[in-house]
Amino acid sequence: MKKRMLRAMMPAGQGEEPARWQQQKSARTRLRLIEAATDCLVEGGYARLTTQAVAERTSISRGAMHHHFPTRIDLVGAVVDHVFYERMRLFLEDYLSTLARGSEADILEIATAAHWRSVQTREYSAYLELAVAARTDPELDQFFGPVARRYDEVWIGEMIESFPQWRDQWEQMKLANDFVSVLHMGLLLEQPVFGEARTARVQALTMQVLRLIYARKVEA
Amino acid sequence: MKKRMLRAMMPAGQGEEPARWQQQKSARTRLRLIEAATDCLVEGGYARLTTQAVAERTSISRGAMHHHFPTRIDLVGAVVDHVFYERMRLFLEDYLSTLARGSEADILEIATAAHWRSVQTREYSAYLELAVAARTDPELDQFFGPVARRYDEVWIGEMIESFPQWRDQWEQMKLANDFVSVLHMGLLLEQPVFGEARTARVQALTMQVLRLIYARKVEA
DNA sequence: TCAGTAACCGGCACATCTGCCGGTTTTATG
DNA sequence: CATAAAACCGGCAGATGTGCCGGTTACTGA
Repeated sequence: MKKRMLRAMMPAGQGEEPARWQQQKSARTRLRLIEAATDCLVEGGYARLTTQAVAERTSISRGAMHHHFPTRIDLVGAVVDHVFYERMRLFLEDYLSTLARGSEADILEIATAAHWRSVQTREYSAYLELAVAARTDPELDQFFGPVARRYDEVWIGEMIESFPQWRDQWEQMKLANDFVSVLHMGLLLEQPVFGEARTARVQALTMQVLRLIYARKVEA
Repeated sequence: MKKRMLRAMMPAGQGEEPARWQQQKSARTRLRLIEAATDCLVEGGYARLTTQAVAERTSISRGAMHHHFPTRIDLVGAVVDHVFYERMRLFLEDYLSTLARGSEADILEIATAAHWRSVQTREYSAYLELAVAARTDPELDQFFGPVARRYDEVWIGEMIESFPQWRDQWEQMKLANDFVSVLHMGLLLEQPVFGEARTARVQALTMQVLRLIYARKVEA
C-alpha cells in the first residue's frame, strides 16, 4: 500500500534504527545536519546553504561535519533526497488524515486543498529553491534531476492508488495532476503580487476545471 | 497608446539620447553593465551575479563600475528595472508583430502562444531568478517587490488596450490573464520533468479553459 | 583489556567577493 | 587655454567560504 510507494523515496540508510548505537548516533547527527541545511535553504536560498552556517546552527564542529559529508555537494545531495521524501510524506499524511476525518467536501476538493497546503510548507520552499538553482547549476542538477524524475514516477503511482474513482480514465487523472502541480507552483510565486483575492479566484477556477476534466467535458 | 503604457516601465534616464556625448557614453556603459549582469543572472543565478564577473565580462574596470554603481545592490536595482521593462517590451513586440502578420489563428491562441514564447526568453529567466531570490533576500525584495507590483498594474492596462473583445467582461479577462501567467510559470519550471508531451497536453488544456472563460462557461 | 575503528575537534591555506581609495585620462565650459 | 567635472583605472584590506589535515575522544569486538 502507500507505505510501500513512499518507501521508494526513502533516503538510503534511513530505515528502522539499527542495533548499533554508534550507527544510530551517526544517523541522528546526519539528520540534524540535513535539517539545518534545509533551514538555511529556506531562509536564505541555495547560495546561503553554506557549510559554516550549518555547523554553527547545529553546534556541530566543521570537522565532525566533514566526517559525515566530506564536501558541500555531498550535504546538498542528502538534502535533495530528504526534501523530496519529506515533501511526499507530509502531503500524504495531511491528505490521508483529512480524508479519514471524513469531511463533507468531496475528494477532489480535499485533495486539491491538501496539495495547496503542501505547497506552502517549508519543504516545498526548499524544493523550489533547489529546482531553480538546478536550472543554472549542473553540479546540483546532477543530483536534483534524477531524483525529481523518480519522485514524479512514484507520485503518479501514489495517485493511482489514492484515486480509484478515476480508474477508467488514468489519462485524465494524470492531466489533472500535472495541471494542479503547475498551477499551484506558479500561484505560490505570484502570490505576493496577486494578493489574497486574485489567488482565491484562480483557485476557484482550478476547482471548476478539475471537475470538467473529471466529467470529461474537456478533452485530455 | 501602447507606447505610453510601456513607457511607464522605462528605467529612469533611458529616454531618447541627450545631446551631451558624455551622458550618452555613460548611458551606454551603464547598459553594458546591466546586460552583462543579466547574463550572469541567467547563467549562474542570483548568487553568481557578482561585481567581478560583470567587470570581467564587459572588460570594464571595477573602478569604472564603482563610478556608475557604487555597490552591488545598486547594480541589482538597475537590473530589476531593466529586466521588467525588457520583458514587457519583448512580449509586446512579438505579440504585435505576430498579430500584424495576420495569422489565421484566433487572437486568444496568438496571445497565449506569444506569452509562452516570452516565458522562454532569457529576460523571463532573469525575472524568475530575481523573483525566487527576493523571497529570501529582503534587500533585493526592497527593489523587486515594488517594481513587480508596478509591472502588474501596467500589464493590466496593456491587456485592456490589447483585448477590446473582452470589453464587457474585464473581470473574466483579468482572471484569464492571471491563469495563464501562473500556469506558464509553473509549466516552465516543471518542463524538465514533464517532457514535451505532457507540457503540450497542459497547454492544450489551457487553451480550452481560456475559451470557456471567454464564453462565460465558467464563472469568474 | 587492548587494539582498531568510528565520531568528533579546530586550525591552516587558498580562493572569491566586496567596498573603498588615490590617482589618471577624457570631455565640457568660461 | 585653463580649470572643473565626469569617466575610468587598479590595488588594498577585510570578510566569508571551502577543503584538507593531524590530533583527540568515544565506542566496539576479540
